[in-house]
Amino acid sequence: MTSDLTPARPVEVDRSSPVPLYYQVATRLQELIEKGEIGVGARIENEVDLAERLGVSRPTTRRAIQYLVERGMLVRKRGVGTQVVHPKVRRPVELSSLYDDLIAGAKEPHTTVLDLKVVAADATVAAALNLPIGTEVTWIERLRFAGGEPLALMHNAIPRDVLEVTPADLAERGLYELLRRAGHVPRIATQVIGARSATATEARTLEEKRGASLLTMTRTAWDDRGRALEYGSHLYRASRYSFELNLSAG
Amino acid sequence: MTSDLTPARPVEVDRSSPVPLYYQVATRLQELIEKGEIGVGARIENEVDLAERLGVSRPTTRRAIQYLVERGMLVRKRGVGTQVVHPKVRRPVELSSLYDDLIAGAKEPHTTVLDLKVVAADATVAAALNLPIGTEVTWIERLRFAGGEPLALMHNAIPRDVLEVTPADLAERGLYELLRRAGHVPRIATQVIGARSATATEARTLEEKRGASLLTMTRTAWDDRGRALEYGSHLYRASRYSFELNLSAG
DNA sequence: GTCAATACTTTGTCCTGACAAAGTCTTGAG
DNA sequence: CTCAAGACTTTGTCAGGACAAAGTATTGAC
Repeated sequence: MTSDLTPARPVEVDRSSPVPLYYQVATRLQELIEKGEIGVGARIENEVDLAERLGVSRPTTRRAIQYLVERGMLVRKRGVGTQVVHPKVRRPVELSSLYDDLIAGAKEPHTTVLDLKVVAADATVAAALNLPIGTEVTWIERLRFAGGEPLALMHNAIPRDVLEVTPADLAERGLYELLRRAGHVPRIATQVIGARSATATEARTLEEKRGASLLTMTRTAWDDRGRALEYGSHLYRASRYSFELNLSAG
Repeated sequence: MTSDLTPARPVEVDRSSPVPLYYQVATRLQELIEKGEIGVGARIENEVDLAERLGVSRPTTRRAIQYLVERGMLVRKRGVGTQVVHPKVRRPVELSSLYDDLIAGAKEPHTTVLDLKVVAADATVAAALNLPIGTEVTWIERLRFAGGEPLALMHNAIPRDVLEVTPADLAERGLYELLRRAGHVPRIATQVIGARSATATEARTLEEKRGASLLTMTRTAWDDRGRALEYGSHLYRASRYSFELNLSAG
């Protein structure tokens, strides 16, 4: 019961590759785990043996294992060993763009731009973007459809010096893709999810009954240096939409 | 312009302490940053110099810096250096227990147990907890107050072999604390947030008008080995509550 | 003055070696 | 048989050195 791992062909590393060794090892291990060649709960070889067998140093092996531990695939216990974690427990989507995509992906989504203009930031927008009130921002109003039905009414504000948006761009690409192409990489976002009843106008736009429950989501996205890139205030039909999150405890 | 960091007193390490050196260094750096002694955007000393000045090896220094990079306080760029990130961009709450606490903390929260019984899992609960239908689970119904007003109506299901809950325990400690004390450490949770209108009964319990918008949140928490620890189905008054999230892009 | 080649700085990767700490298993006393 | 002491296994921490790769700044040719 010393080791449960004896792969058919030995894991090998390619020293001439520009891919870091630790990453090669990690990828290899990940494949073995995902293919089920190392059963869930099984212990993998200890660091020292594994390093020797692969012909790399222990720190390199360690780093590879660490990488998978951080991704939630492995668990280490001192004096015990390293075990494969149950797939259910695997790792959180960290969020990237919009949750819509999860659902909408299967429902032929599309988006129409209702409005696009340059306006002076009001108090709410200015506070969210950390700008002086009255700063010019691009204001976008979009209606997102999925499966032929309206799904969400989306409002965005973007500082003009961050990005100049044209309707044509928006029709083609998502807002986040446009940001990235302009060299603005969103690093973190703060998001607030709430709910309220639809007004008559909102209900009409979203094809809901007046007073229907809507999910509200406001978000501000920031780049590396703490610069606000985008503020969004969105309304989702609660009857058609929900947010799904995976959270990991430190 | 080689270094912008010249702390008043040199950072020191205590080699007799059981606290790992890298962690001591990381903590020290974090303090300096949080106190603002290293301005936002400023570069910190390079690894080699820092290591020498502290009398530790470069790998140790590196690990300390890496730790802060992972927590979002620092950004590294090869050939450039390591910079302090804007505080706005700081760290994602990883989730631990309930978001309530953020808001409720200031509003003298308390919780009353409405019901606590052992029942057979129905299809929904069984599916969520990955158990056979009919398995006995503890079913808990609680009403959470903040500022003297009802805030949330909470339902939880817990497999009996995970935890035996008594009303007295629940009155004293949170559900998550009880789980932890029983040796069950929640590792990740999958959560779905939605909205709907209150039924007459729900409205009465939560002191809302009938048809008022409610936030719904269902969650299943899992431990290391993929074992489901808890299923929760909660209703929040949208007029009093919202979920705040910080998300980080990979 | 402009632009490309070069030197320099700083982080990234990798190695060998050593000891410490936390579990687990074995052994032996009672 | 029970239980504690000790041996063993495995991960955790740390050192010191070497070279590679990616930016930045400088220098020099034109």
